[in-house]
Order: sequence, then structure tokens, then C-alpha cells
Amino acid sequence: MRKYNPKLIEKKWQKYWEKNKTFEVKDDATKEKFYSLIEFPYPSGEGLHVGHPRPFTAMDVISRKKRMEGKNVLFPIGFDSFGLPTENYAIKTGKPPAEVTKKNIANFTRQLKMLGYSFDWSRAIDTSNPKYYKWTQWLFLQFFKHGLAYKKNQPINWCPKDKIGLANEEVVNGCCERCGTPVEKRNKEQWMLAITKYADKLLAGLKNVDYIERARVQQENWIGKSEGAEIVFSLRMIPGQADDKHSVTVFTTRPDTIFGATFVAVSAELAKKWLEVGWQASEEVKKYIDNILARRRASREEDLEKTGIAAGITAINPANKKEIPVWITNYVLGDVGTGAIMAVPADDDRDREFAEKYNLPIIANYSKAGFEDFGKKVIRYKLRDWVFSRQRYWGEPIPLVNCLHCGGWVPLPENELPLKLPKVAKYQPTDMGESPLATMEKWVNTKCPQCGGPAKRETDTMPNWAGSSWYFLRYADPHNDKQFASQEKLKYWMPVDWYNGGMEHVVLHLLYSRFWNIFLHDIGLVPVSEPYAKRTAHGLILAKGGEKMSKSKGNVVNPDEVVAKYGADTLRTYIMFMGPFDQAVEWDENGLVGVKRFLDKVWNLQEKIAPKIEKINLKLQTLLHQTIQKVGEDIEAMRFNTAISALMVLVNEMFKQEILLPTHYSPLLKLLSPFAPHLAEELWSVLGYKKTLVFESWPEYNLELTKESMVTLAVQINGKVRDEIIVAAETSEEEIKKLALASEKVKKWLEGKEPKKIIYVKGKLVSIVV
RNA sequence: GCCCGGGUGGCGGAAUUGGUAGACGCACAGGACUUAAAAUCCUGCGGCUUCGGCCAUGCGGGUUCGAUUCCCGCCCCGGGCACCA
Repeated sequence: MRKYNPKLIEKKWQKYWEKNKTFEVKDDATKEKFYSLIEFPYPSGEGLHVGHPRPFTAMDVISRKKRMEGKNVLFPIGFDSFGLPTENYAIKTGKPPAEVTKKNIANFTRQLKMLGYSFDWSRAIDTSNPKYYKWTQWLFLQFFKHGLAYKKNQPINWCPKDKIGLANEEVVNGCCERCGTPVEKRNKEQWMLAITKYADKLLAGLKNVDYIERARVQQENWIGKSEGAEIVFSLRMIPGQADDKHSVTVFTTRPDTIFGATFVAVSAELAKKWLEVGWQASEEVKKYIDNILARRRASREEDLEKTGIAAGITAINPANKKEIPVWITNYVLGDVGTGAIMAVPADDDRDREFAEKYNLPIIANYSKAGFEDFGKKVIRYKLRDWVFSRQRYWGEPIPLVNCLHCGGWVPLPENELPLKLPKVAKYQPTDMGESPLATMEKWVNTKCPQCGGPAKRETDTMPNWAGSSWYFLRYADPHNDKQFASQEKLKYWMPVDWYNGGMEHVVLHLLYSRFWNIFLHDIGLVPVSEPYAKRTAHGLILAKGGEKMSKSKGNVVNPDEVVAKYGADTLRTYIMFMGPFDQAVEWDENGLVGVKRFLDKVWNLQEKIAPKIEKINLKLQTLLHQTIQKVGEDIEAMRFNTAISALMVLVNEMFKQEILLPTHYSPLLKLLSPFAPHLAEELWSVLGYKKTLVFESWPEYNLELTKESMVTLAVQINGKVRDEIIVAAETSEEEIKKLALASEKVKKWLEGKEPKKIIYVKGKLVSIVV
């Protein structure tokens, strides 16, 4: 027997799979499909680190099991290759992003193949490839044609370091999510996608899918639906004098507190609008308003100290007709609700804090008022429309031209797609904050596809979210150059049956891609409304010490080194064994040793195989059936760590045997194959099989055979374990109670006292109460 | 502040319709094999103990024959949201 040599056998089986196209999947309508999906990686220059294989291996394990269960499994891979790091690298070095990306993808591909994943490489996609982004552009035009893409001049978050407009989602605590620089506000014409029109569908759709609880809750919070009433308060510009001309609308979720409203609080933004339409406020008030607005423009971090100023006007509470003051405050925000509230200090902590500071009355007075009694019922969402343009080079060009003659934006016809990214000399955005495309006059100045007259191209590009918003559709039909994907193929493959990814993507990527899919479903281009039937999420792999792995901290572990030292199967199995899949774990190289020893044992077991044996080992048979049951159930529940520990228990038991039946060894290899596929294939061939193990049937267990013939029962007295008895499984309750009472230890503890009660829990214990 | 997770040996972690706490693995200790070492194999491994037991799953109570598990009140760690009216 040779020694277990991962280097040799892993290369061998990877070649075999590639040559035999083992994992290339056909659209076979006679077979039940299973679509398992990972979040496709961004091909960074650093290559894979050991965090990547966690979700990949998990879904590979599931995909391999499904194949053995006879499913037609689509397990695709691709690269989300538009993105800032490559562009920043281009700015620094002048190297074209397309070239750098090509190199990085080659490196990622090598590493992923080295790990033995059962991806269908024939379907690999790359979002920055014009053949792919042709359809990203085409899909964007569908939004445009349906009025869901529009341009809007609005203050945007601006990162002065990256020189890029950021979506609200990319701003963390007032700073750029990528580089940490404090974000400024700037006015820019931006392409927007009207995701708010889909707020209700995005919310309702969550009821029909099986998402990990945390993901569902985070999506719901982000959409942020709240039911409330809009109530009109008429204003008196001169207190005490009714004029019936002016009013303010407030939003409240608690109209029943209206009798306790003692002032109206207005945001600086709304007050500014009043000034613009002729409100004559005092200089002091104007100064206050400008001051608040300036602070908000500078930073998203708001003052936590509440301030305000009496506006010098009053409002009439429609419930009790009382005249109450209007205050302009910093704690009411212009972009929330109507930008004005009725303040009820008796009920609301913030209103109370403000009222106490400025000595405003606090009145507790609740009514049975409903939403419609003093106003009209409205439903509000926190969700905002999606800023869909970036003033950058490395993204999909937006396929629109501006034509004065035609009166605005004209989409490119399909035969002019893809609109390719032109080569530019410099990748740096202009000082005006425009994409470098804006400097390409020849490219910018074009003909209007509608009227043939002179027109200018849009120079913004799409955000990095664009390509990943529909990639799961492309996998169904990746080489189609007539459509983004054919209806027939989408019908067969969609929805994704199981999508696993990081918690960091459960809000934005998931929401955006669901939005695209629901929209495409609405216009008849996609057969299902919800793209993902099931969504799970993995925990991060942290560096030793609990920190995130990052290049700057120099604590990144490269899988190349681990594979060179231990082999891919050990790395895969160890990553699955480390800890609970949905929790963060620290990388610890020591743990690899134990898994390598385990795989060595499996390898060495082949020495014990004896085809002819007289007596069946019943104990081992029972353990085998228990293991088959546990491993199967654990994989389905992503409890990979306990699945592997069950396999270790089985292998340890087999190791104690003098001889081993092939009928026991081969199911072990099948159970192990999703985790350590190369080793399993090799040993499978040692057993004399000529074909791959990949499509062999997943072992089944017999429930009767999982039951042990003898069981050990604990005997408790007043809840404390005092003895154990071993009985045949079929022993009657009465007999067991007798046996328990007959125990010497029990007699000693009873000291002659009569038991009050005897509780028997089948297969577990006997509890005697005295 | 609100919403999710989580807290168990030296370490990673098992155990859930309440039923023998510490599976499996690492590290460590002793032994076998070896001239020796590595590798491998065997044994031990929560703490205390007068060797009868006692104490232990973040802390304090409660329910129960029995609580890591359920209830009440707290503390700490991780993540998300946040003057959202």
C-alpha cells in the first residue's frame, strides 16, 4: 500500500473531472434540477485567502450530495470583476483594468480548481466582459423604458479621496465604506433606479421564501415600512390671527396621542422651503436654519444635543383646536416623513427631552383616535431610490445619449450594444468629479440613434452592484448572444434553490438583485418573481487573535501554502470542521493536523478490507446506519462540523476492527466524498470501481438498523445520577423499574425509604423520587 | 436606545419537544516501537476531595423528580439599525 499522497491524487482527479466534463451540466428536462449558488468572487490582485473556501466548500458539499441523490445540479462560478480596487490600481500604475482583471481571474481560476470544487466551468461568467455587460446594459434599458430609471439632481455623498459619489448604503458612520474618509455632500445629476416603487413587493416577497431569520429581518428593517397618519395643522403666521392660508402636514404613527400634542416641530429643510416661498422669519430664525443645514451638509453625523428655536408662528391642533407654537429643531429630519411632527412630550422621549429643555408644556391625554380621524392613513418606507451612477471608469457604460433635438435621453438600440468601454489615457476621475470618459470627446460626441443629429453620450458608469444584480439568470444560459437568457432555460433552472453568501450582502445585494428579478418578472422576462428560494449565510474566518484578515494587517493566510503542506481535501474538511458554519471562527493551523490524521486513517483502512467474512459485525452495522442518518441530516442543516465528527467516530470504530467489509467501507467513502472528494475517488477506484464516485447513489439508512440492541440507562435518585443499568432495548418499563430498584447503589441511597414516584424516560433513564 | 446572534474544560467546540454536561478534534502528560528523533499506536486529561462524594455550562433568583435547555431580573462580547416621528 502506498502512503496517502494528496499532491498526487488531487492533481489526478482534477484532470479526470476536467477531461470527462464531470461537472458540466445539461438542461435535462427529464431530471429534477437543483440550482446551488455561491456569491461569485471579486477577483482581487491578492488571490484567494482562506476565508473564501468556507462558503464555496459548503455549497460544494451540498452540490455533491444532491448529485448523488440523482439531482441535475447547476453549481456555477463566475467573477464580479468591475470594482474599485482594480480601478485604483489602474490609477496608480496606469495598467488597464481589463488586463489586470484577466490576470487576476486566471489566478483565481487556478486556485479554485486546486481546491477541487465541482463548478461547471463551462458556464463561467465575467461581469466586465462585453459579452456579459451587453446584457447588463440591455436590462438597464428595460428599467429606463419602463420609467424606473431617471436622472435627478440631488445632494449625493461624495468621497473626496476616492473622488466618487457613494450610495447611502456605502456610507458608514459618515465615512466612505471603502477608505474611511469622511464623506461630503455634493450636488450631482445622478441616474436613479426607482426601487421604492417596489418596496411593497420586496417586503411581501419575503413571506414566500426561506431566508435565514437574520437576513429576512435586516431586509424588513431596511425597507422600513411604517403605518401612520398624515395630519394637517393650519398655521397662523401672526399668532392669534386666523388667516386660513397656510398649513403644515405632520406624519405620526400615534394619532391617538394627538390631544397631548403641545407644539409642532419642523425640520430645517422644511423651514428653508417656507423661506423660499416668502415666509418672513426673523434674522435669528434664518440664521438658525442655515446653521443646521450647513452642519448636515458637512457630515452625516448629526448633533445629538437637541436644539431648536421658536419660529414665531403657531399651529392649530385639529383635535382640540388649541393654538400651539411651531418650533424649528435639529432633531426633526427633512427626509423623514413630511419633515414635520406634532410633538407629544408626554409620550415621546425625544419630544420630552426637547420640551424640558425649552420649558414647553407636557400633557398626558390619550384618545381612541384612529388613523383616519384627524388625517389620512399613509404607509411610509425608509427605503430610498437607488443612486445608479458612478463618475468612474471601471464600470458598465450607461447606454444612453442626450439629444437636444429629441428632447432628452435616448436609449441605444440593441444592435449598438454592447456600448464598450473605450480605452482612456488616464483612469483618474476629473477634478469636476466626472468619469474619465468625459474627457474622450470623440467618444462623447455621437449621433442620436433616433434622429441622427448630434448627441452626447452619458459618461457616468453603473455601480459595482449592477452586474451582480442578475448574474444568477445568466448562469442558466451563459453563452446566449441573442438574449440575456432564454425563457426555456430560465423556466427550467429558476429559482435558485439554495443561495449561500456573506451576512454583509444580505441587505444590499440581496435587495437589489431581488428588485431586478421582480421587475423582470413583472415585464414578463423572468418566470419567477423571487429569485432565491432559500438563503443562508456563513460566518467569517478571522485571523488568529480575532481580527479580520486583511492585506494591510499582514495576517492573510493563503490557501496555496495550506494545500501544498496538507492537501486540498484536508483544507476543505478542516474548514468545514472548524466550528458552526454560521458563526465567525478563528483560523488555527493546529486544527489541520487532526483532520489530516483523520484522512490518513481513512486511507489506511484499505488494508483491513476483506471481501469474505463469515460474521456480520452488528455493532459496526448499527453505527454505520446511525452515521448515514446523521451525516445526511447534518449536511442539509449546514452542521458540517458535527457531520465530520460523526465520520470520525465511525472511522475510529472501523480502525479498531481486524477486518473490514467493502459493504461498510464503500458507504463511508460516499459519505466522505463531498468533503474530501479526491481521496474518496481514489479509494473508490482502489475498491475496483472504474467510474467516478460523483454520480454514485447517496447511502441510505434503515431506521430499524440504527437502533441499538442494548441500551444504557441512567438511574437517578432525586434527579442525581447514582447508577447505570444496561438492558436489552425491548425490556418492559415494569422490568426496568424493578432492575433499577434492585441496584445495590440505589438501595444504599434509598436507605430503606419507599420511593414516592418512579419516572421512566424511554431509552434514557429511570428517575426515583423519595 | 432598538433588533438579531453568542457566553460551556488549557483551546475550537458537542449535547434542544427539559433527561447521564464536555461527543469529535487540538494542546498537554505517561507508556509502546526506535540507537535516537519524527511518524504511528495505547492510556490519561473540568475543578476540588477525607476517595464516600461535592462543585461546575456569564451572574442572581424561580419552576421541576430533573435546567446548558423553560420563566423573571442583570452583566459581558459580536453584528445590524438608529433623533425614522
